[in-house]
Amino acid sequence: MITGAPRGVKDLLPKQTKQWHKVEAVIRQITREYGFEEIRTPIFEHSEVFHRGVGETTDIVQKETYDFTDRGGRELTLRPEGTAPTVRALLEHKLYAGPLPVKLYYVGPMFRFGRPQAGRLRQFHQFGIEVFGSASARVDAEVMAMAMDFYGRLGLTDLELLLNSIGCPTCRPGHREALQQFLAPKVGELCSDCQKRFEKNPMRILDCKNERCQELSQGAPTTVEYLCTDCADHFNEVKTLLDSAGVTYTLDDRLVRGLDYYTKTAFEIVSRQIGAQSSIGGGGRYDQLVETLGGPTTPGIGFGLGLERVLLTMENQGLLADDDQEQRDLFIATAGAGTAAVAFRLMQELRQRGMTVEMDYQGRSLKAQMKTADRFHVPRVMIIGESELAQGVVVLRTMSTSEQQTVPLDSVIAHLCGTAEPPMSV
RNA sequence: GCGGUUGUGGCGAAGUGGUUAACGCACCGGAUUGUGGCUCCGGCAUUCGGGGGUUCAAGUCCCCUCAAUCGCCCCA
Repeated sequence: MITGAPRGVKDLLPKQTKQWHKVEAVIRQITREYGFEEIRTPIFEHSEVFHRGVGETTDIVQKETYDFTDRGGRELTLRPEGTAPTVRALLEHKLYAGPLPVKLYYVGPMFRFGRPQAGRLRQFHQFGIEVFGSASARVDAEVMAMAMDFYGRLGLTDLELLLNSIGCPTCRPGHREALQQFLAPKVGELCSDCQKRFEKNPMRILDCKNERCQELSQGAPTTVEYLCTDCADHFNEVKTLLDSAGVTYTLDDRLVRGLDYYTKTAFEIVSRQIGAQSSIGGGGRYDQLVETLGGPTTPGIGFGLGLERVLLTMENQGLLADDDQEQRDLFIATAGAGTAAVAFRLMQELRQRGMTVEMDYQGRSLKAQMKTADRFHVPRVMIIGESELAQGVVVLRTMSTSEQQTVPLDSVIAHLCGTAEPPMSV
């Protein structure tokens, strides 16, 4: 082997893709029921999209992006998240000019340069949704309800929805000032990251995981306390709606989240069962993002869910029992000159009628072919030998009972399919 | 980016300086005439992640490197 796959990326082998298909099927279904349509944006964008969209001060932009210069000298970045590209596409194609709100979803790979560990890859996959053009609290509630519905449909339990409101440009300056006043005497004791945050984005000190910082920020003014009436009303309505729909949540006034574009509602879904990387999804409202990227004032909200972490949680909750084995309808075994061509012809005709059929590729012994047939768990095996061919018949063996019957070659397809006619082509 | 642990055939796993690197599973083949699942027999690592060093001698010791894994940071 010359090299393995690069660090932090993984192949998904048949055993896994089978599981992914199940999750993807749920995504397809739930998005249809909630009225979302799919958007597929490129895997890379002009770096600018993320620098301005996600925010220069975020960890993602500062140290986790995959940046490169193409042969034309353009500064490009592999997408670390799905919201900024979606907004870019919204603007480029003027989707905001149509009926609002615009409800989009995406599924695909994202790239972040970090040290790999359980639940953290450099290429990972997200399922995300975005709603543009409505500032209504109903949309906030719907987005969160949908996320929880999604997990529920996959059978996941013991998840926690953390909820907070981090205000808007009207109320945030007041909070920021109060927070800086509160922390001013202790700045020197904060961790180095938080010392920088103190000036640039003091709010993020609230959810710093450093123990000392947590102690120092005990009793600090929370965003909720400084919400303007608009944000407060909005937040209350969101909670009321979630309550009425029976969506349980935990208020967390220190939840801030690492992307700069969030306003008002911020939420995160965590699982206690997948190691240190406990967040399996999160999102929030971003009422200024579209403007920031050069579009018209358009409120928005969305979530992004990590599919690897979802699968990991499912695995830990025993929801991935790989019960489905290889299942074929028929195996055709051959023995002797001229039999393979007949078998091949029959196999193709049967496949065109919808049966899953296999035959041997290497001209192995009948015994070896039977062994293979057994592994495919086929209910029946068609055996075509030289003597049968001479008589114009084939043998059909029922594996479970070892019973065999002889069927004329020219009626075996009708015998197996119930009709000799292939289905109408599409 | 930082710290801990680990790296032997497709997988699991013995082997703690000294002849031809256990074993289990999987896979392939065979057990008198063209037939599966059980059993039996046989095959399957010139090589121990990669590179360098120490030694008469290294899978076993040292260094570097790559990767995996767990944690920190952050987040999905």
